[in-house]
Amino acid sequence: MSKVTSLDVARKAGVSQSAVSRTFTEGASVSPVMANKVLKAANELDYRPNILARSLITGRSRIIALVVGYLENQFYPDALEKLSRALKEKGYHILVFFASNDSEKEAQKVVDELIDYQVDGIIAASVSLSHSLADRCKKQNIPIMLFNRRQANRSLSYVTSANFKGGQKATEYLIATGCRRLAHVSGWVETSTGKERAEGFKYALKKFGINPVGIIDGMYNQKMAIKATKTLFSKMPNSPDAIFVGNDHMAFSVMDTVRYEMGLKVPEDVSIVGYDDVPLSAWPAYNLTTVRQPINKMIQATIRGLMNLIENDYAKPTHVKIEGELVLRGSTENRLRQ
Amino acid sequence: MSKVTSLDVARKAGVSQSAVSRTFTEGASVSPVMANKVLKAANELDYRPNILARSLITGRSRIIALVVGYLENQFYPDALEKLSRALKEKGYHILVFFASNDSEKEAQKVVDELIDYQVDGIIAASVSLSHSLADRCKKQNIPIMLFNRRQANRSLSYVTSANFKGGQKATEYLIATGCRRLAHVSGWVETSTGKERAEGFKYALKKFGINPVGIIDGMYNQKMAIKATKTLFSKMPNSPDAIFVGNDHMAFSVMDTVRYEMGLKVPEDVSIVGYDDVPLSAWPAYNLTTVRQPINKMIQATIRGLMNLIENDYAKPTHVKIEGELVLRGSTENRLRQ
DNA sequence: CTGAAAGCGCTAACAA
DNA sequence: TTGTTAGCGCTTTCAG
Repeated sequence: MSKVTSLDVARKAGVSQSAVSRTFTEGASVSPVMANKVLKAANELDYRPNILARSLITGRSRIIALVVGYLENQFYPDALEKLSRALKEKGYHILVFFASNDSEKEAQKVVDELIDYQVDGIIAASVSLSHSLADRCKKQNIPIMLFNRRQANRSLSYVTSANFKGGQKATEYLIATGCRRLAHVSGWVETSTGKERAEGFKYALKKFGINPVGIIDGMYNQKMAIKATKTLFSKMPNSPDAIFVGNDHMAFSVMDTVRYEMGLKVPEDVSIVGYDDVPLSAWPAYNLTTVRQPINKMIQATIRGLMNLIENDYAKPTHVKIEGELVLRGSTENRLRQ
Repeated sequence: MSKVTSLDVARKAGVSQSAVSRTFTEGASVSPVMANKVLKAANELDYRPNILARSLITGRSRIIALVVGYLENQFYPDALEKLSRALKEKGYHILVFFASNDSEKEAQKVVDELIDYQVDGIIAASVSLSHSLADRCKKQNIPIMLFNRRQANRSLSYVTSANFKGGQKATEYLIATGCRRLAHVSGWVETSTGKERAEGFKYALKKFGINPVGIIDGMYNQKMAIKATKTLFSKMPNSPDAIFVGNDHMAFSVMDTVRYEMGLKVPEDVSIVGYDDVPLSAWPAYNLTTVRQPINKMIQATIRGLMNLIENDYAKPTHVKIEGELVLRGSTENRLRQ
């Protein structure tokens, strides 16, 4: 009662096994009569071609690896769901791999596993790949798309939002609403996103001749963001009246800390701006002003780039940077202060 | 430069291809000398056995399908991450499938895809399977574990929390803190979880001779939960002083609505209890009292049950129900009222 | 313990 | 358009 093979169908339909294969192969030539006979037998037996066997010969598994660090930040499940739905339309499915960024040895293992499954492509969501790992994938002919991260290695394709500009926009808006004691709880500055957003922040301040009250690396980690916030408010008279945070996930913690630990009001005492615009940011409890990552466009570009890389052996790497708008909500003043 | 095969390794090591296979096959007999020769050549060529080719002969793809409705409710990304990490230890990886519960035809397609990939097992997270779909999987010899859902069909294995008891506990606690006008925004009552939690609520009320102020199905959907909340507070003098909500995801929306639409205080005016204990519930902005789903134990049981089903052709279905504690937080009074 | 050979389910030449 | 045949990369008898 287990596997039904093309041969079973062929026998039942009284045709050759390759005829069965053809009716299930896109763009193969079969007469309508033949196709009907085969389809009928196939339906009766509930036959479906074995993708894995097919992959052996076509060299395509129709599996895309999604490598991701963790799913706690709502941005990633959201991306995962959207990527998966988009890839399904193209006949691919996502095999999930978790990679902690800390150990090169662990990273090696993840690449081992990727290769084991003969994935057709890799989407690395906010994880970096060392040069040697990228090389291994290239040798195995597995294309890589970096999603929401970029690296010095220009041969790697990536899709990001305009992080520098986003950081700048957020900061200039805070200045425009009258804030003068600005602080930044940055994303991990070892990553492109964290670094560029922080640079945008600094650039805007410099432009207006303002010195930052503090810049602390939150490393995209809530605990560290909480600690950073406490530090910012510990050197009193110079405590911030506005904080730009490296992503929404940390911004929630920053806001909670400002409100429930410091006993301050948002935005009356402190304005807060995040980055990403995850669904949670729009919920009334946080109502967070934030720089939107245009996730749908980013997904589109990622898929397009990846498909290109898969289908075209000599495709050039794609480098896409998409600008996102500043979404104004209740965590900042909506008008100038003075 | 693409695929390195066992034959390449064999030639390089000056041994037979089957020797290579053996050194990479758990429990095959190879001499240490042979193994070393092979491993050396394999390392130099960066060879890894092709799981897909192996699957053809072993009948095992080392792929587990996770079928899930959506990832917006934090409970699911959390479960996905934990399942994935646990399965990795056993040498399996997760291929993700999204299934909207609405159309039987869509569901058929998902099962088609599952079969295409020759998955070794299915974890259906909070999605139901019609009898015919379950049958198709059984015919293909693909075991199924229902995660956080159960069905009338006793031949299906499942792992759930003690939903009836959880609903009862939550409700009795609300009564103990002095609430008398209790309402329930239920989970979708067409699902086992939604129905059983609602029944626990009703049972507790009856036990204390209290009539519910209202019971409205929120269908595990935030928009509907918001609407339900508004309805509950529209028939004034009889508005609730406590709401038990079918899961945390909806409870956040209920709380937001109570606070920001109704202008009421939680817990002073209205107590709220959720279900799940997702990470977000512990964040200060919500600080939600909730019935914990013991997710780690549920995951453990799911994996154990699934592995059993996979490895043992005639394994009996597992039915596991795990009790979870009520986690007291700030959305309810911590002491009796009077 | 090792190598030769068969075959998993499929696609892709190649003839007919 | 169809059937025949030869593998894809691997595991697993079967001899030795």
